[in-house]
Amino acid sequence: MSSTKDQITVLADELMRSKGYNAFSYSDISKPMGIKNAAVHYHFPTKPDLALAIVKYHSDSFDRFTERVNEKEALSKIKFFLNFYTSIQLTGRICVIGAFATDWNAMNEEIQEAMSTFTDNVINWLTSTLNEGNSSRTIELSDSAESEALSILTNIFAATQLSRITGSDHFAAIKQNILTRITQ
Amino acid sequence: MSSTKDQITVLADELMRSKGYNAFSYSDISKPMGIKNAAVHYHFPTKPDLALAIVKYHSDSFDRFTERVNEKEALSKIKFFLNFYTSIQLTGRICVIGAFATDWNAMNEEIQEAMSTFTDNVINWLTSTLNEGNSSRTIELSDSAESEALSILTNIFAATQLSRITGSDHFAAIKQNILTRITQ
DNA sequence: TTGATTACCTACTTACCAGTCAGTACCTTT
DNA sequence: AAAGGTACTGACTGGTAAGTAGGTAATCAA
Repeated sequence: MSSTKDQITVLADELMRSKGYNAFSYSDISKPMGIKNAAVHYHFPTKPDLALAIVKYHSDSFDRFTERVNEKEALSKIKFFLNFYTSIQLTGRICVIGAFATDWNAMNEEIQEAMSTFTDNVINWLTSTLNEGNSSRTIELSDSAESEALSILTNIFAATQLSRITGSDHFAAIKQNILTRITQ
Repeated sequence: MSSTKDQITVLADELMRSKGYNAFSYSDISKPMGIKNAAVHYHFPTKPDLALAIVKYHSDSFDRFTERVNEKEALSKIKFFLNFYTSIQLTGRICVIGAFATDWNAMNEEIQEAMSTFTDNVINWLTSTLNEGNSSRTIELSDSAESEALSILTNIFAATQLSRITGSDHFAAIKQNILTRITQ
């Protein structure tokens, strides 16, 4: 029993990550929900307001994710993180980071700042998780934890994009390559 | 002294990779060129025709690139490949692969096939170049050449996207991480 | 009970977008 | 000199996009 506003946010996020920001309209939201365009504008006056809500939605989701896996072992945390991307790939979507990066120059400063903060949070979590695993000897690092974090993040979010073009086998190969690299 | 058609293609490619396919219009091409919208439609009747021309433009560029570095040593080839992405990053653009992946569901089958072929060509070139370097002992592989190729490709094209959000330092770190990984 | 607030709908405006078509100036070929 | 192709322009259309003004029914708080 989620509110209309929440439903709009979820649907907008789905559209954003399957068609792209400039490829969906208020009608793509109002029609399947059985409401009018004006109702969407009531909750999100402008499209940038909608985009900002999508970023906040992902920020909150990520916070809940890190909370949920907090007590787990570092390598297990990384595996959960990668599995999250597997579900993105299976549903034919791409990662928010890639979606916003493509449309970056169409976004206002407020959205860009929110996305920067969110992305920094993801990188910081990955970095500290890798350090954690390195200390407990379940993860092997051959470069700085931050460099490895950046490498893993770009691998997995680009894998969701690449697999759209060349097929899901490549997603699986990239995911496996990451795990091989950090466990040797 | 390049033809109007070529100029349109180059400009469309720039727009596609800085704003995204659905964020630019025929006016964004005709206005700065000092011609009319109808002139652009004369050369490229529909927008998908333009998108196809962009893919072909990159296919041809890549063929010329592989030709140009053909006689070089494998590791040197990889470095030239990575430096190409540095120039993409410096001009604030993103890689075609990422740009088309985001707008994938807005593309028709013909464009998708052309992009698939192009991307496969890039992956195959990377794979055989890595194998070549491994044979001549200038490149170290810790996984199959194809897996490493996929990893490098996703790293570098996503780096152009990520650096839009978090800054160019991350691009440099990812690029360095790739080189460290394959030379140890 | 009244007055404000919430969550919409109806109906509209403005603006732009892709795409078309008739016409034209200028070559080139026959 | 006539005919045909190339590379456009001018003027337009139909459609859709984001966004808004004004109204209404239901709920809630004083």
